[in-house]
Amino acid sequence: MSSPFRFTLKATDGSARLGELTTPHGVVQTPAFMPVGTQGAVKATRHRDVEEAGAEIILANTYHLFLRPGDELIARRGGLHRFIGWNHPILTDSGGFQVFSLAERCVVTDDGADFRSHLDGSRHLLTPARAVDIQARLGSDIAMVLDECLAYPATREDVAQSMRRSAQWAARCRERLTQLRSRSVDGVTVTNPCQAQFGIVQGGIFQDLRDESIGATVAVGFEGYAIGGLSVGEPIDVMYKVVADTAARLPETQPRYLMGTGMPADLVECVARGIDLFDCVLPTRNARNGQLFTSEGRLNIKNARYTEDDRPLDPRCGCYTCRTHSRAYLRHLYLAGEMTAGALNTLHNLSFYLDTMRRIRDAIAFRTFDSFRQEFVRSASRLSPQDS
RNA sequence: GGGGAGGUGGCGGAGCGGUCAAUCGCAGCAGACUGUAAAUCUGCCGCCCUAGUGGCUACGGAGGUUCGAACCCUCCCCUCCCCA
Repeated sequence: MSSPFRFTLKATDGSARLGELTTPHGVVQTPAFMPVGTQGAVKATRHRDVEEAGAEIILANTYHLFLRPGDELIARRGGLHRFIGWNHPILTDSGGFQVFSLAERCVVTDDGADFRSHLDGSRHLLTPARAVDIQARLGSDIAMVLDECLAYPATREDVAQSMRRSAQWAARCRERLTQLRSRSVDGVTVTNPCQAQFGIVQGGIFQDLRDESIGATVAVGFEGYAIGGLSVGEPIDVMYKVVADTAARLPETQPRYLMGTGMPADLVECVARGIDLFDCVLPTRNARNGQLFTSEGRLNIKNARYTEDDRPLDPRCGCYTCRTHSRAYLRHLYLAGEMTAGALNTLHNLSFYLDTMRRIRDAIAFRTFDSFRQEFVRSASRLSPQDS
């Protein structure tokens, strides 16, 4: 079967790459940012707004959808795309991050992650094969292998052991997907026969361990490679260094996905180091918590200084929120606890992130990425936009 | 007119002799958030300052009892409820 999954490099500018990711549910221009829709919804928004903001792909989560409403229920409804009504590409995370974020309810062994559900306390063993099966039922366009994400700081020994376990899990995940593709497994509905699978490089901040992880993961052979285990508390310059050195050693012809990053300036900096795909909860979570990203820096709509500010969040933004509403009104909505505040703020932050990605792609295409990067990092890193 | 309840920091509302500048909630002020158990969490929140086991003024008002009162007593002022 010829896979409709394909990655095409269209141009480069330094280490920055302009590409195109073709999936069963559409094409994604890269570098791309994937809004996080853990439970099959980008929180506080409708898909319409996510599309309008410019998203071409979203992320959903294996662990959450497995627990509720259940991957088999979703498979019976024709898969995740049909169930949630999003007809564009979807990447599903494997639940690996929950090994990290729900660590106190999870015991990791070489077999997999033994979770106690955060919903009802029930126990579930998430094995590499199980993570693959669940994602096969969901039918996402890109499935991630199960991995273990450690907190920072971690000892070299712990990171090495964890990385090797993740590498073994990656091999098992690939093996399972191969079985599913050859239809040699009963009882698993493969909703999307052309689902791609990405491996995940671990190794913390130890480059030799990263190198070992790259070797093992690339040897298995995936449609794309992710860098995991970063943006977990390490210093930003360390993160940049690991990204640069790791991305440089990954196969040039395949997409590179930096998991869980980051602030707007981080996106630009990591594109500069060879990353093609990003996801992060910051634009959506911070929007719900009143922090907005603008071309002039971060803005906290709760601050009293915006009480009578008639300007839009960002005068250079063309999103519905900025076209229609003032900071004064958005502050009022937020303080009044209106749900609309979360929706409008999320639309803006996603628009800002996705517009940033668009500008990044343009800059690479015009080979002006480096000057774009310098200018962007200077303005976006401010804590608050200048007054009047 | 008769009977009853009560007046505490912006609001609501604890406290009923010392450890009370006073629990808590709301409101207010600021901060955090990075493959989402998060429309969440944290700090501050009488006044002053060199921001502290610091100073000052405080629990309707005025007196009093006591080593010590938001808490007990007396009087006054003011609310609310029930019956006429």
